[in-house]
Amino acid sequence: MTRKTAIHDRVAEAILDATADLLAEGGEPPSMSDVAGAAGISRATLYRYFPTREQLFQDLGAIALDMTATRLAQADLDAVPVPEGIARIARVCAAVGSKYAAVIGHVEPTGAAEQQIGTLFKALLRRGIDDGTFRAGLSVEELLFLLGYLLQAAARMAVEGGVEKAAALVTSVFLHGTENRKDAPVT
Amino acid sequence: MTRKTAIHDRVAEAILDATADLLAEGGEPPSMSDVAGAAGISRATLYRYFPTREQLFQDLGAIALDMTATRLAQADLDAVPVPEGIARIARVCAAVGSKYAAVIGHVEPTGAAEQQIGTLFKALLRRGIDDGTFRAGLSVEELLFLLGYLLQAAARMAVEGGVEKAAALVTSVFLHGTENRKDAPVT
Amino acid sequence: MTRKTAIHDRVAEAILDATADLLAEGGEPPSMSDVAGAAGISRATLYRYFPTREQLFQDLGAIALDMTATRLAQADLDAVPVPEGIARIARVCAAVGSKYAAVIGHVEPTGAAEQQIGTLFKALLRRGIDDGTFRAGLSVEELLFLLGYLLQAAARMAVEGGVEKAAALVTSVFLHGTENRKDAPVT
Amino acid sequence: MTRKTAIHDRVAEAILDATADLLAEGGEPPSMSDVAGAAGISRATLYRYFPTREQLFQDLGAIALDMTATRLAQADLDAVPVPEGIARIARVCAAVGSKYAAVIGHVEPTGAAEQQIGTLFKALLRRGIDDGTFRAGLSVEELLFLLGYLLQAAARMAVEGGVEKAAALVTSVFLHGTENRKDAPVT
DNA sequence: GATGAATGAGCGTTCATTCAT
DNA sequence: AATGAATGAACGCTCATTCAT
Repeated sequence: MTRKTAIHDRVAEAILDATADLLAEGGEPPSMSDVAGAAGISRATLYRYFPTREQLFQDLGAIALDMTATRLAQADLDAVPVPEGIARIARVCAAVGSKYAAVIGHVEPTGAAEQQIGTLFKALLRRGIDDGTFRAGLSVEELLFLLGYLLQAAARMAVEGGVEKAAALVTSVFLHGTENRKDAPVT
Repeated sequence: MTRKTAIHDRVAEAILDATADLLAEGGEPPSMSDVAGAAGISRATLYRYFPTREQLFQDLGAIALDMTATRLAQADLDAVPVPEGIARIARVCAAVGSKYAAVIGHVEPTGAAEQQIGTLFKALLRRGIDDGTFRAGLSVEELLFLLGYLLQAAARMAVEGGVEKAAALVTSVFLHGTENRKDAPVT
Repeated sequence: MTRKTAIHDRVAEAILDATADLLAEGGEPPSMSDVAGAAGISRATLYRYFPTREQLFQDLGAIALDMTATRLAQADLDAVPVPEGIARIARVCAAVGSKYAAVIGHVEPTGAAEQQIGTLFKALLRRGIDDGTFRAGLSVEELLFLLGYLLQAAARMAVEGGVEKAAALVTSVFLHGTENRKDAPVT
Repeated sequence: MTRKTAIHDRVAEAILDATADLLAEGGEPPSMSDVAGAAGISRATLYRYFPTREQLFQDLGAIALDMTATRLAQADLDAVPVPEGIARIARVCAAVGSKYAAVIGHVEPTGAAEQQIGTLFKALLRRGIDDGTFRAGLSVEELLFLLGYLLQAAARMAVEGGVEKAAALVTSVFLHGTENRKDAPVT
């Protein structure tokens, strides 16, 4: 059984890769025929692996999220100061996002990885609130919201400008933009 | 001709309204059939007004952009300090965006208003760079990119949290995040 | 409306004609693509007229039955002696059947025409029983059954041997085979 | 080899039995999946035994024909008067046909048994023509044609009405319908 | 030899777009 | 100018048949 499963997974992976490539080419999202052709299989077989176009794209998104979740889990966010944690998050998202930039936006946040990532983020942001990294008056939800959009910016920016630069810029803006200071607020 | 044009515009507006309503309902974007049905006309007639599905959605987006461009033009951005300019931009985008939240993301930035808005933004950002509002090392493009994503965040946030609050938050984060300071940068 | 209906019927008829031709060519029954191609329309349009392959073939069969029913109704079966009635039936079935030979057997006897024809046949056969045309001991059902198979034979035979000859042969065999005689029965 | 052949035949027989059962259930003819399932084997294995759907049905029909041919060969048709020969044929066909009623009509007359039966029939009919059993003007082909359809009628009739009755009726009609007489022909 | 997976063809459907009236 | 009908492309599915293991 292990053998079969391995083969199945290999084929599924190849299909997802082909799909990601086609999506990356830009333009209209590929048809199932296109995907089957690019993956070197027949349309019928494609449907054996992904019974629905939607499934295919969702699974593709789930891969990006899984990869992100995995890398974030390895990033030891709990063991470093909040600013460093944010920086690591930005780097991971910029790196993964630059590969799956075309995929993002086709994904519905229903998967398990999404939950996991959200939990990680919230924990870090809460710690930042508690330790005074972020200024008072900002809720976890607001910070999460802003961070999410800025990470999207980082992902997209990384495609052209490079992962490190994009991550650094977004980290800097987010931290400075939300930090705790004695200055009077701008607004 | 004036009469005809008036009628034409009236119908077109009705179609766009119907489309906006359908989009606001959430779920999948409506089909041309749906739109025609909601507008009380036949599919073929719908195509007289909007020769392409893409056109329809672009035009719908263009309305939001036009409205935004108009309000921004009235905001006298050139006459106020850069921070105040950013604040006004955020308020306008939050206000308009909260109404057309469902529309955003279906729009491709090809229209004339897009150009106009881009020009306004770039002018303000350039002024901010020149007068030291923003810290050195940030290009107009980078600022524009970040501002764009944060304004999207503001628009979405304004749907639930209110326009003023969303605009204030985003303004504050953007300005603090990019401001020129003597402190050592976080990264 | 009359215009539209006329056009619709015209197209439907053309489709049915094309289908009959393709069926007559023998071999495998044609695919919907084949039918559409032969009728000079697109597959999508074909489905507008006949929502199902089965519908198409059933309707085709119904035409043969309708034609048969119509001609039988004009044959004044009630006004002639039973043997002449049988002869007329045989001629009609041989004539219609020779055109729609390929269709027969694809038809399910659900239509109204089927009922009508059955009623006509039964009336004639009952009259033949009552007036002594058929020998005692034969029920209407048995006669109807035998006549049915012999008429199928006539239809098929008429394709190659000609309508008149086939009809005459079958008429003769049926009447002699079932007639009332003083001779001892063969069995 | 004998062992293997025996096993092979056993499986093939089981498949054919299952197919006959499914056909007898009425409705649409079973798919290869249905047959494989009913026979307790996989689709691929089914194809080892019957490389084609058509083969399967033909072989199934061939069984009925083989049985018919065998019984007819045992019927000593050459040794009895023509009318008795026809009677025996009718009984055999009604008996076999009542069991394989569902099969008939799916069979294409290509097999060897078909030839054999045809030869037997033609010999008997020719003898009947020569000895004056049948009236002049009827060719062997015409008689064979009519007899064929009447035997189908007998097979179908025997399912509900019983073999003897069906055979007797068909025999009587065929012989009276084609016999040589001094009477003026009906037509 | 038996099996699961792959294939190609066709079915029935939706939908954006075009055409004839 | 407005409409119903037609079109082509794709989707999701079934099934007979073939292939690799």
